[in-house]
Amino acid sequence: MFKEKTYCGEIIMDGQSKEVSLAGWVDRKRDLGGIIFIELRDITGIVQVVFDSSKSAENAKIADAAKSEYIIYVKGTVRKRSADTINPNLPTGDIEVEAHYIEILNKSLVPPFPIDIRDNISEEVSLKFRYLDMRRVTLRDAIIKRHLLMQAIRKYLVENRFHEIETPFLNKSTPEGARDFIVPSRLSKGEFYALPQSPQLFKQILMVAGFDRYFQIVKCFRDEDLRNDRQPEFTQVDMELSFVTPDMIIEIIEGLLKIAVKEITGLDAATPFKRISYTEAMSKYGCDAPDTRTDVELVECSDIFRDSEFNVFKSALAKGGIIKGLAVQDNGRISRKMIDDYTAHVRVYGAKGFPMFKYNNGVLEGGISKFISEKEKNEIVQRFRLTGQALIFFSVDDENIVNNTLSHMRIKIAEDAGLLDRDKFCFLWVTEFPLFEYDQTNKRFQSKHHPFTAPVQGDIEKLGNMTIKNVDEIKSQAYDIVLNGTEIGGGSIRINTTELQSRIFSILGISEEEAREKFSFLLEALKYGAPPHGGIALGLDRILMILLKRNSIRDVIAFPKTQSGQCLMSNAPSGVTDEQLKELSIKVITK
RNA sequence: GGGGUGUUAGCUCAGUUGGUUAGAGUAUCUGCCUGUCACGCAGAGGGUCGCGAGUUCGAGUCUCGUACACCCCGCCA
Repeated sequence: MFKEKTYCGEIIMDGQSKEVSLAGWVDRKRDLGGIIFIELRDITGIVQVVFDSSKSAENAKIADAAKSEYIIYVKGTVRKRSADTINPNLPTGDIEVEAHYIEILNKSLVPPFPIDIRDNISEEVSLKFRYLDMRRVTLRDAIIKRHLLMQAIRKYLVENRFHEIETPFLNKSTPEGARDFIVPSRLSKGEFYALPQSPQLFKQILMVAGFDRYFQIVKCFRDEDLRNDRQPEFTQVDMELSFVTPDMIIEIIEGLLKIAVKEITGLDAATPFKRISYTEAMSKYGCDAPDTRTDVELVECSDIFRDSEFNVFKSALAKGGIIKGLAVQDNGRISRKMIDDYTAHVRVYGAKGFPMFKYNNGVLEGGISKFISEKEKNEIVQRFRLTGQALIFFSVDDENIVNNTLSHMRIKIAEDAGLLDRDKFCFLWVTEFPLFEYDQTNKRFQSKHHPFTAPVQGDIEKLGNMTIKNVDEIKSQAYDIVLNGTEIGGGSIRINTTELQSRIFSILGISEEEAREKFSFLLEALKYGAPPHGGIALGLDRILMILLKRNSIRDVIAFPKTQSGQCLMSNAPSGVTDEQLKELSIKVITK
């Protein structure tokens, strides 16, 4: 019976009328008394089925009994609609199926929300009734696009001589990076596996094993607080290559992302993508993942206000702070009220205020302009190359707060000023990251990327005299790919000698003993002819979210979790039986 | 760990200064209807105003606590 079934959305009129059999969900029903129209839906789309009571009263009666979301099986004749009954809003709107058989295969409760329209439903309801929301076009399309993207990526990578190889989920907990999800071991009581934050070590081992190009589309797990672009489990397009340079990897990824953009949006992305150094990104944009959909940039102004009489500037500079600013030609779009809101908002970034003034045809006025000397005003006009009309905002504090504040505010302000193009996709490579950063809280150096990242060749000799002050100067061979201000991937050339790897561990405060305990297999493997290698991982969920212009990563995941890590459909996580705990030798200490 | 917003009918939402019996659209149910396509028309049912305290003659509305969802900071690459 199902063998000859065709798909609703794929019925076309090719020549004369033909017989079809269909099975699907009742999307909508229009009962006009003597004639009943059912819009039948399956994964491909919708087709109108007609039941004429004058031809079969019995079929019409069954059709009448079929309610929203009932599953029906229909046989009928495909025919052209008359010109005046064509529905231009439906892809199959020029044909319909005249039914001569109908069977109700299963009933449905009244759905808690309408399936047939795009009306918003609350996310809570969506997550609880995920199987119903996935019947709706919006989510269904995202899931189908995700599938298409994954297939396109596989095809591309296989064509580029990559092997797809799986790596274990049950693995060892490693220091550094995010908090691990841990899994108790029954066979080794009191011991735990950790779910991978990424397949990092295993893919490097695969390089030593001689698989010179590896990839995997794989789940990764990080037990950290969630955001709209962060889930506890997420999917990476993970890859690693031997005998490779950063330029080669960048070229391969540009090819891959070009295909992704084409597959999802139909647009052609221009390659090569722009590249900037980490240092330039921090200076111009205040963050390492800048959104380049707007030209608004941060401008260093500390030197201009070196002798400022304005107390706010003076005291901040005296404490070793910096002053950066940004100028926007807002064409009157930004109101006094919005500026007040900005001032309140910057507090979340740790800023104490958000000083500003206006530039109007040669005159600096309003805001803090009365505290600024003529000389300083002239320098501001020159530094920002002001013409016409503009608003100039400043942040003054220690460097981290200034960059944090302005990197966020430049986007908000540019958007409010109409200077951010929402329809653009702006890719950007960020390169030359520092190898380490100093962790003020724990008073130690840590890897900016991860401990297996290779330093730039010429900087290896500087490792010996690294201090908190010059830690920035030692660069790594790491690169991040950014799309519209979101990091969608990152990678590096790896260390491939035991000597250098051990040295990096020791700088990170990982003792020889600990290194042996955690990574002995890697250190050992590096001794057996480890090829030069490097790789990258792309965040599949984020790429989809941005290309599909969805607000959240959850909108491109079939079964996502809430911000508190709950699955509202299955109610995970949940307790386990005492028996299970006993088997694992685990005791739960209730808070 | 911290800040913000929200929670009213199955769903989406309105609800004024604290004041009579808490509304709308949609969905559902019943009846009518042979070319609809968000079909139409007539009627009906549907509420622990998230939960718990408090203030008050009186609380959907004010206060406090709490739960959940979302956004953000910290955290996370």
